[in-house]
Amino acid sequence: MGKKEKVIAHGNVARQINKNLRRERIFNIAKSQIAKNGLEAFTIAELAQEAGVSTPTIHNLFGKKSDIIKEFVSNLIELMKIATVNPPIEPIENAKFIIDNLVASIEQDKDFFRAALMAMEQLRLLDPRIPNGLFQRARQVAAPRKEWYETGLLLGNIEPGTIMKEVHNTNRLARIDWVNGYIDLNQFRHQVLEGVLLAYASDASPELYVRLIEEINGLSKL
Amino acid sequence: MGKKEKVIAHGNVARQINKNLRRERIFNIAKSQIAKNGLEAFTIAELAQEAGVSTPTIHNLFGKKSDIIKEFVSNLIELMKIATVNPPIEPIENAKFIIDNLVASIEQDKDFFRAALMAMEQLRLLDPRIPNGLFQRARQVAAPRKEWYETGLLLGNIEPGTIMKEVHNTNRLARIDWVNGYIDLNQFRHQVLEGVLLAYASDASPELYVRLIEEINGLSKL
DNA sequence: ATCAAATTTTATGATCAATAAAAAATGATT
DNA sequence: AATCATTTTTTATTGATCATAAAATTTGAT
Repeated sequence: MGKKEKVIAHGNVARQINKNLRRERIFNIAKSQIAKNGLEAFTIAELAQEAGVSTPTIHNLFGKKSDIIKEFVSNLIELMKIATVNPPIEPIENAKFIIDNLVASIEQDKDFFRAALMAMEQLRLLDPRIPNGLFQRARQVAAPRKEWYETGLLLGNIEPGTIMKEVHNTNRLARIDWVNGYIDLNQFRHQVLEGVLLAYASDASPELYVRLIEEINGLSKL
Repeated sequence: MGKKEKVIAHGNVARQINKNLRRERIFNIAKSQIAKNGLEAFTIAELAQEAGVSTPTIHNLFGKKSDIIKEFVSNLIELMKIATVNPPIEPIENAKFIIDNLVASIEQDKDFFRAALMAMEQLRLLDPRIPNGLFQRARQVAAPRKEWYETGLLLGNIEPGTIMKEVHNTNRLARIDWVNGYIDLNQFRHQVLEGVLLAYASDASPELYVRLIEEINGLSKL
């Protein structure tokens, strides 16, 4: 009795390798189609056509349409786990470091990031109301460092949580603008940096304030 | 010769009145369906069913599905033309006045605003790249007043255009969050006000700065 | 009560996601 | 190199949605 043992197929090893190659090739096509025309316009039929296969092949390789979309999200989350960087300590350098790192990551595969971020929004994974969700965690990362208060760079007139929210909001909006194709990555960097520095300026010591003003006005001239 | 004159139908006056009544009734159903479940889930069939008519009736009254969506936008634009208010002159009161006015407008018909704003986003009417588009005009409205510089309330350390962009961005993000159902109207008000006051704080005179801090920290306690 | 015009509905086509069943391709084994 | 069990792809089909043409019904001024 007991369950029937699943017999491993004869040529299964090479088969799986080839399957993954086919799968990856089609996934890249999906990526570029979504990045180009958005999730609305993305259809299984068009993906199949550009890939030179029939629509059931797509279903076989990826499952439902929503499974393809979910796959972008899980790939992105996997990637974000790795990208925990330990940046400089000073506010302006810190801001530049983080945004430059992010932009550099995105630059490596813009289509993927755009498709994945679109997918995240569609699946409502960035809902602030999810208790320990991605939104909440991303917001925490935006908090100003304790050292900035200890060294007097930030005054503490404004609650750190308020600065944190503002920095996070700046990032969110720029992300939305970029995903929608309204701005390019240069403008993305510009928009985030400007917003973050302005937020810091609202609670900066006179010494830091002067440097922030210089940076902010420097951005406007580009 | 010449074109055949179009003969006015016999019972056309009453007919048109009734047609508009039916149309309005169905439009209100569409409004609540879109506001509740989003544009994605909105289908002609469901609208027809809840309205108690067949799908071609919807097409007859409204045209294509995209025409219904466009109608929300044109209604909203019509409404916005009227809502040109002349608010107080002082920055904090000014910010409160504008946001309170806006919230009061939205409150009168939340479903309509949500549906209309969803439609605007879907039709990409808020694209910043459209030269004299809605985005550009809305941004201009967010500019700090000349009087604030003349009376020394704002220092002018930061370019007015930078403050303007920041204020506009704060409004944009809060709008997106509300339309997506992530925040309610109270939180919307809070988020906009906090962002605007923070932006002003980054360029405020010492006198204004103190008052801004008080306001901002007062918001955090709610 | 009549009837021309407007409106709604029945019927139909076109597109897309999804699945079942049939056909083809694959690659380890002999 | 030929075999063949397994996997993969395809053909065929279903169900949902938007959309329109043509037929049937309703409307309201006379």
